[in-house]
Amino acid sequence: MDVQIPVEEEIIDLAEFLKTFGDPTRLRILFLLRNGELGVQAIGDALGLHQTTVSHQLKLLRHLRLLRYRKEGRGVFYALNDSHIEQILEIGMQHIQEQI
Amino acid sequence: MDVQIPVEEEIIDLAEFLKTFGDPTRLRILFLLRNGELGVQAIGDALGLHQTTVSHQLKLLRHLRLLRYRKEGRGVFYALNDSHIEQILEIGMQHIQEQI
DNA sequence: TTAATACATGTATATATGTTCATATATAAT
DNA sequence: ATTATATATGAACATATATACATGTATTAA
Repeated sequence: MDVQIPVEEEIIDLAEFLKTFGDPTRLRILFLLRNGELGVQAIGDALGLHQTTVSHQLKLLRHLRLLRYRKEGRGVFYALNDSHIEQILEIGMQHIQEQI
Repeated sequence: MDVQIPVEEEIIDLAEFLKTFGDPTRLRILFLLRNGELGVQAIGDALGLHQTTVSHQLKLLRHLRLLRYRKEGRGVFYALNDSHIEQILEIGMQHIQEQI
């Protein structure tokens, strides 16, 4: 009994979701946010990135639901959206550390 | 006590590894191989891909250790390398299926 | 209202990536 | 040795992507 390959649309969505983990800047943002929510400026300062670079990446990360956000005053605070995100980071780290 | 962000080299390696999951063709190959090892031709036939397309992607997948391979006669058989691969596919599917 | 702060968006550009065509290599069959 | 089969590799091209600059929007302060 064969395991099914997801249908085209699911494959596309899954690729789009997982692709998001494939960039060093976005990974740094995700790892940083494991310590809790942060504003855009704070993320840029912590990682040495331009504000626009951060905003563009945050837009992607929230559209693909890796992050959620909360507006307060004139600030916007971003946080990891669910446990899937940390799970993938964790498994990925395990994989790259298993060099022979 | 803050969780550490991995060092630059680890971030780069992790991004390179996870980026590999971010393409529909490669995802199809990975899902297909959940049923067991297959040769290059068989993969192309099953997914309707050119032999060269498959070979190029397999090269990537094996270099980043998502797949291992085994030569037998004039064939080369590819298989999922370890459980991390299926775990990431599984978590990713959970994520995209959790639409509100 | 005006200025300041925080964030988002549009556009341009350099670089990366996926696929295809042409061709190479390796093993097996005749 | 020649031919056939299975896979790999190199190069070219079209498309996608990350970043930076310029600018827009929203909220708060003066």
